[in-house]
Amino acid sequence: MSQVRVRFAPSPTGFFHIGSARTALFNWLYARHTGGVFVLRIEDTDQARNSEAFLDVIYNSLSWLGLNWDEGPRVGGAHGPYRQSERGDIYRAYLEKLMASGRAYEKEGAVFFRISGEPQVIEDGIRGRVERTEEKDFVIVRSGGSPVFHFVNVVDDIAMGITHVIRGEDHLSNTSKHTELFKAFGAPLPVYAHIPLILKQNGPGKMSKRDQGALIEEYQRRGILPEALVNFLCLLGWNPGDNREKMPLAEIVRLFDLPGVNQSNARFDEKKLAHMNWTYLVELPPDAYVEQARAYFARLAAGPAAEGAARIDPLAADPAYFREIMLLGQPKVKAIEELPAYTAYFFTEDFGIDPKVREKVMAKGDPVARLRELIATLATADFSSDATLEAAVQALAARQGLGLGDYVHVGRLAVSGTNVGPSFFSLLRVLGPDRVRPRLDRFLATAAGGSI
RNA sequence: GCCCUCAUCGUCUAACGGUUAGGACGGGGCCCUCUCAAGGCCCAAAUAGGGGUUCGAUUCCCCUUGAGGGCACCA
Repeated sequence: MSQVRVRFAPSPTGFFHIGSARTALFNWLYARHTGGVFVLRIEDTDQARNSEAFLDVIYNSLSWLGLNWDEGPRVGGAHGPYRQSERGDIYRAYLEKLMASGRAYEKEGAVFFRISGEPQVIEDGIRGRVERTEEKDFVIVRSGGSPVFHFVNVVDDIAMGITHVIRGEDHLSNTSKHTELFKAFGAPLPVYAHIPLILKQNGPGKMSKRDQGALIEEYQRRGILPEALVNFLCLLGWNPGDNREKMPLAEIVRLFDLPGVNQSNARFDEKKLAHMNWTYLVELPPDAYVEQARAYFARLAAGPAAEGAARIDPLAADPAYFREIMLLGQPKVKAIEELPAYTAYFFTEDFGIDPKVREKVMAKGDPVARLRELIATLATADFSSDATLEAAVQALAARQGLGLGDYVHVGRLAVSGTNVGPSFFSLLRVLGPDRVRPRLDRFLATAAGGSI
């Protein structure tokens, strides 16, 4: 049997849609699974919307997702050029064949394809037998001379030797036009496989580019890991058959096949993606995690300054300090984009005290007294490790016959202004005595109403 | 309006005609705990409806309903 050749054929619109990403992914998976060839072809016959910048969106998104192409722009191949805007000669030659055989005719300046009107039957790799009859002739070349999608799509699939057409279900009804053309050229039909669509999270209809979560560059910007997004996308319409979800891509490549693809549309679930992303995030090696964080803060700094949230620049801090803080966040935070809020008080003395937390903490026992004792203890404590700090505070609590929480709660509030964060002792150690002591003193001054 | 496709918990899904209909996300509860996460244990939650076929339908067939897509000199 000859080698599988699949293609992903986006048109450069300036956006890379999550549905396109999954179509590209399924094509890529099938190519890798079968040892076939993954072709990238740019469908830019609509000259109105076309620019190098738009092409870069496609290349960058595919590269970010790790979907490398074997033939196409930038890598070349034996079936080029791979941009339809550069394939005019090929289309003209194919058009002549149709004119010569009487299957194409000119009318009012446009060229129409003469359909056979026969029922068009395909054996869809996912849906099985699908039959549809095309009812009227359709335009294949506009009166302006530019060829139309259905025509160039089929011509290129023939010329590029595409064996399997894996595309969205929104093309299922177009397929009768395409098979009419294949037959008119005397070319064998490819295997079609129409994958289900991704529906928008809320409301009716398929996901469109204006919907929440539709754009790949948005995930990139938010610090979602591409491995996680790819894993998630694989599970939208496909599964390994056992109950596994988080899987190495190599394993998915090994198991992926067309008959295993679902037939029903899937609703996009941002929460499940967030969870998948988190499972990848916590497993990241420290260096990689810190790099993700660094890149995120860099994008944040480059972007428009958020109202109020500005002023803090963690990247200006000592890199070793930055690193320690981010690693404190890694097991705690669900997403990279939560890091700025989670770590803000490490990088500024101008952090606010959460009034609700303050009210809660100050209402129980005698927090001012506890704070004074904590200050006294930390004045001489060894800040070199979490363990030494914890031992010191444990000893204090034991001496007073109190629980650790009596000191930790008020202490945490004083040094961070909140009740959310890493272990109190990690907090103390990383902040260090030079930040911790003044913060405790400052908080005591306000908490004691100035009467120290 | 015409044509095509689809239909299991709220969501993603598993169950070669025979299962107490399974898992995951989300939700709820309990435990653990220096906060928040995490973790452990537990709970609620589905075969759209109606007809067939069959000893037996989530599974096969038909109808209804619902959902989605296509009917361009867009791709």
